[in-house]
Amino acid sequence: MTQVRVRFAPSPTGFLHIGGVRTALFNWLFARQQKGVFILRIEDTDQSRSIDESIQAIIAGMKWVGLDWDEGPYRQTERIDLYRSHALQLLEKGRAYWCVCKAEELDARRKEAEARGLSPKYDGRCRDRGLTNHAGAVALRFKAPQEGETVIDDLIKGKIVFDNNVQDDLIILRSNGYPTYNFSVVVDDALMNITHVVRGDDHLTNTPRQVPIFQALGFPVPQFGHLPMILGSDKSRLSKRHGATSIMAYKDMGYLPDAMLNYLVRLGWSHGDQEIFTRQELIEQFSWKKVQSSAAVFNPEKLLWVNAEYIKVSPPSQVAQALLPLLETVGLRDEVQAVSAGWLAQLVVLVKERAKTLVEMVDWVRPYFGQAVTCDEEAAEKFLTPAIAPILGKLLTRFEAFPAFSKQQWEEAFKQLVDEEGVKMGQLAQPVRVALTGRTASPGLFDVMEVLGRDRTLFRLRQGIERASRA
RNA sequence: GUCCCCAUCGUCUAGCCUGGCCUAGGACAUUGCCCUUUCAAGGCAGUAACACGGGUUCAAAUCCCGUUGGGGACACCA
Repeated sequence: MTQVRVRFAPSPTGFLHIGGVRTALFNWLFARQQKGVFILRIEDTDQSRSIDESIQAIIAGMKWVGLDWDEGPYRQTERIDLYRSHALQLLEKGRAYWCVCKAEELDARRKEAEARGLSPKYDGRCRDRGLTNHAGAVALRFKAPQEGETVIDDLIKGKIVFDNNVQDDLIILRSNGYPTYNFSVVVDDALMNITHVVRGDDHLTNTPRQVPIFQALGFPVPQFGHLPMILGSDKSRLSKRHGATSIMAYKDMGYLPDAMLNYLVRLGWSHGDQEIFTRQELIEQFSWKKVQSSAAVFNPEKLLWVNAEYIKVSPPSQVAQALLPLLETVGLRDEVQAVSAGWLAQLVVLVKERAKTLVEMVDWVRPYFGQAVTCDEEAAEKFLTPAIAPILGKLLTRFEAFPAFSKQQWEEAFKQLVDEEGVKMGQLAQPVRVALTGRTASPGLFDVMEVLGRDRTLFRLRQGIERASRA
């Protein structure tokens, strides 16, 4: 058995998008499962579009989601000689020819053909000219087979047959000496011994163009697998108008990388009714047979749910770690440094059921930093009233009598007071909640007190009473 | 225009390959109820789908053909 070698080959145009991550993920999963090699290759042969920042963005994105590669990143611009020598090889074999047609002419002819309702295929006028010398800027074309058919057995879609007579003699070397995509991929995939080419559905029709090149060059043809596309809510190709498509945008919105991956893998792959998977489970269970062959609509709501699940079940210390930088950006740097990692994890446990993203969590967690609390005005007006002040005072006295905080004791004392005063639970609980957290919604009161600690609880209660008496 | 891919609840999907267990299962969303000191979380229940038309067969969501619909590709972009 030869070792599995797969690659993820994005072109550096902008950032790493969601579709790219999913393609990378499937490749990565397969590589890890098969104890194979996962390669990162940057397809940057188009000089006018490639920028270094994009490459950095791709790497940063891959690192964030934790898809590690074993080889690369290779850059095609560093391998230009390889493409040229192989292109010339094809010329020598009579499988390629120089084409002197100008780009503008080609463009005009294509437009004309389209207007007449014909195929915009290259008419092959230089095919048999036998130009041996390329004086000036000319391009090299591949002599694509025009008879028979090219059959691929796709890992996901099964057997697909293409008629060769619809294939174009595509340009493999541009007049500027740079290779075109369809040629450089073949050379790279062959030279890098890629065993399985797994990419987006949009490359499906590139396959019958590439297969004959593998053959002409004398390379074995790898297996192909074409992943269905991700669509937006209107079923058109996912793009910016459907919302964020950059993977890093999701980091900023407070998503956990594992949640992203879990959502993305389920978008087009399934294992019975299971929704949540550990990475290990994914690696073990992954199978091409279970990959969907139809396109999937990206659903942000389900992603949100998956993220919430991960926030709930991930180790609190790990969630706290991811939360840290976000806390600092909202101006809690000093406060965060003043507390222990253990307490932070405790805080995460306190609010994890109500935060669907880390960004939401930041908001939930805010009231627990600092000695005093900033009160929501509306909440204070409604609940910190003169009428409740005396009862709050009694509660304070009873709490103060305890030398230390005990959830059970304090709760008992609280309930007893409610009984004695003949008020409803909520009548006392809400004012206390506002006093302690400044808000009308919070986790359970005694859980809040536990995180706050005895001193701060009493301090905030006193402040609340003061405010209530003043009102 | 040509070529290719695809088709189960609003969405992601199970089932399809190896027809009968499917009065089509799960999840998200949604609705109602329960729990409850608030907000969540959780529990229970409900609404909701085999695109259409022909075959094949005792039997079709499952196999075949067609139609329709959706998507993708047809660059000296990747």
